[in-house]
Amino acid sequence: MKTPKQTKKNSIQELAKALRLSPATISRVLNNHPHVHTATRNRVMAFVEKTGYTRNVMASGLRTNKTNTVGLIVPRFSMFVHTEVITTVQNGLHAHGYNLIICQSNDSVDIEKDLARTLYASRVDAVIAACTMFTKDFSHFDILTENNIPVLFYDRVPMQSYGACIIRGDDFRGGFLAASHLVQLGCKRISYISGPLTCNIYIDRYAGFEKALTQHKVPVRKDWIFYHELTADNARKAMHRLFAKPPYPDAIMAANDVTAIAVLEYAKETGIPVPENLRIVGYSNDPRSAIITPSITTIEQFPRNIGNVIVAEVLKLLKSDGGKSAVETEPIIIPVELIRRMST
Amino acid sequence: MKTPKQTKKNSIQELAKALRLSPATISRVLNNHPHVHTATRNRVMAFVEKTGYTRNVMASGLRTNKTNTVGLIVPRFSMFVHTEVITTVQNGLHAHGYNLIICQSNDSVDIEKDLARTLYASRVDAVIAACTMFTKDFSHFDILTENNIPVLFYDRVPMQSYGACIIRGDDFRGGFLAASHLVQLGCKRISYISGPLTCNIYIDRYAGFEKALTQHKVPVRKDWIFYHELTADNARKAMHRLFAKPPYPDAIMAANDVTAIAVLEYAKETGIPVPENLRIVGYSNDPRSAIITPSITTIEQFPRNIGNVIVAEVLKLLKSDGGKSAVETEPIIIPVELIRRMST
DNA sequence: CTGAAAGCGCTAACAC
DNA sequence: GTGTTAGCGCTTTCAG
Repeated sequence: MKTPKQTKKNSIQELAKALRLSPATISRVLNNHPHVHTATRNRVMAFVEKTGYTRNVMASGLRTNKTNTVGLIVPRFSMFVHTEVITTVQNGLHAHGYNLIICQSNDSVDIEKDLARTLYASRVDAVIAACTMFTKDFSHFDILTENNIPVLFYDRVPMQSYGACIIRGDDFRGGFLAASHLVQLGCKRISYISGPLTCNIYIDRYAGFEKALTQHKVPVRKDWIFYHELTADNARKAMHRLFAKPPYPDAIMAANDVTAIAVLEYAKETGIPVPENLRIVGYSNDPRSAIITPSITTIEQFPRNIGNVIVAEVLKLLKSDGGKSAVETEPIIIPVELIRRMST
Repeated sequence: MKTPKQTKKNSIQELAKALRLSPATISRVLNNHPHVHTATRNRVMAFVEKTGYTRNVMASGLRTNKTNTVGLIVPRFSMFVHTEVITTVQNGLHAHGYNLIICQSNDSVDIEKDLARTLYASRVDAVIAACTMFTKDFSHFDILTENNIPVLFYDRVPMQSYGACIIRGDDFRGGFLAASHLVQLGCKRISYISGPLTCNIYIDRYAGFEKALTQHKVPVRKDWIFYHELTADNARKAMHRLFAKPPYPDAIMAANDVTAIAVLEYAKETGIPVPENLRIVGYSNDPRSAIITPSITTIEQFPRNIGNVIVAEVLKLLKSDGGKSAVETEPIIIPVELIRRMST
């Protein structure tokens, strides 16, 4: 590349010197301040273009106390819903000139604490967080809110209200829809594989499940309800116990699709006909649930919607500069939908 | 939370004043400089702990010219390989105290250009990039290398050598393995659905495919080779053309699993028995390829390995502070493996 | 071992 | 319209 010599230092001072202007003027041009002569503006712009000068955002951030950067904490990138949300949020924020620092807690509360601190150290302008499955105490986010950095929770969120914007799926309704569907199909012996009840989403989905069953006078058997991390492994163990001896369940509701898929595979391996003898419903509409045979009935959470709402809200908070008062106190609930497939 | 008053300004000066020390000393403690009295060090640490002081990395970054932040550009988060790589890289770098700014180009060269510039503006310490399918000219990364920010490419990388570390899968071998497998199964009429040949990975996979066929004297029919973005839609169109009139292919090799899945679904819908009349092989070992019925033979790229190598290399570059000379000139090639499944 | 002082690159009053 | 000046919060010589 024939870059001819190139001014060593890439600073506003250099531009100023070269153009025989003051740094202030350059800065004004760069920030589209009004009171600048069009001629000078053009001259500066041309030179900026030519030299490829790029503003040092650390310096300007230090001065203005803004970084144009947003932090995002998720349990894991690879969870379908989060992948989608991140995708949407990153595109949305980029379009508005914001960078995104994405972090994953790996569902570890300690890492989450660390991340909240690190993001504060970076003085991000806002933080978006989907918490750990186990986060009950949210005080590690205080350092952000106390320093006027707005925090926005989604998916796995604080249950008691917290001075932060909250966006979540309608998990109660999701659980209710899924369970009602099974009941309406005539299932009487419904097992539910839930995540740990430390987490709002599992609490709500369970509540929906219970409501549907009791409402239709279908018994809720405690020993058919499991609470554990929703891994394929745990799912298989649960299945093993359920099918150790009769009576067997006639339906399994799973609090996520990974579990539902593992359940289905177990059923296929052990020769339990699905949906004839066992109906299965999952949660999240992971693409795999559509592709497996038989395809799995599930709850669509519309992660792109969640992402778009997050973007809208975070921009609102960012605009309102300081943002304390602008916080939506009411959680924003994103509707869900049942997608019926072959497994029921 | 009972935060009692809390010093308004969270700065080293405040600590200094409160502790009747100079900012310099505080800074030394924070940076583990040797020549500090243990007593003072402890006093400072205790106070830091108590007040929850957190260093402003913009200020220190401005001073030291380091941000402890690495930028990452991928085409899309949601592509399986990238999701895995990002996961590994983020965890790996976090463990070493680095933040990661993750960006997606959406396979747009313009966005990619923009991102390179933005990352430079953030003065990240290094950039990791998997390029757009269409990136032929890589000069938009020059701004980074010229300013001594090491750039490390992976997956989709510059073809002519570029002053940057390169890490990629063994795409030639992947293509070769997949095609050889089909040949060995006796397939004679093999169609190949490739991505555009602007991109190293597709060039190499194609070369592997061609080598395997010619080596075994299986004809390479130009009209059975497709070059287009590897979407499900395009795959279906290709299938439609292939099966418009005989002779029909007896195998389809796809340059990614999304395509292979779409091909399989098309076959299922139109009643072409797989693998009896049509064998299918994909690329990437997307989880869906394992779950669909029949499961799809594919090439495992070991994205976690790729991620780990990236982390190792990037840390090496970061250590060597300036990093120009430490650049691996030879590309690092990550081996691939054929995973045989039911579709062949 | 600790302090004083300069400055990283930028912006925002305040002058003119 | 433009320049001067004073920091943002931190690190780093250089003195002591």
